[in-house]
Amino acid sequence: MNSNLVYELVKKIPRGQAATYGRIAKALKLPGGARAAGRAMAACPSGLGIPWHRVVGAGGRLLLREPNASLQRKLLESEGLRLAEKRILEFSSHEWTPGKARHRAPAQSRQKTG
DNA sequence: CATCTGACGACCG
DNA sequence: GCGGTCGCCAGAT
Repeated sequence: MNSNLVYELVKKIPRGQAATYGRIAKALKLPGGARAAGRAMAACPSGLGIPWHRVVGAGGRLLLREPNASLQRKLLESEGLRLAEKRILEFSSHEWTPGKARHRAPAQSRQKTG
């Protein structure tokens, strides 16, 4: 069950950051690449505390469609991320990579009281 | 089995 | 920066 690995991985995504489908697929060596990760996310179960909203397309693009599209935006903004109309601003500064996730963020993540 | 579709990514104009 | 297209694989009809 590869999809299960995807859920475990996205759960490791820290708050205020986001990962891409391709990155996840590549990290888990999913066959089919980003598509496989997307397929797994589409079946993303609820109640397991999976921050699915922290998963976006390459370059921080928001690919989801309503109602999730709107929901993801709301959740991401709630985490302090700055969003454009259809993408994450300064994404490369918030782009999280599996394995590189270590004790601190590469850039200033938190901004004061939220 | 054939066909269409999809929470993707990279390339081209 | 935006839209169109091809490549990739799996699921649903």
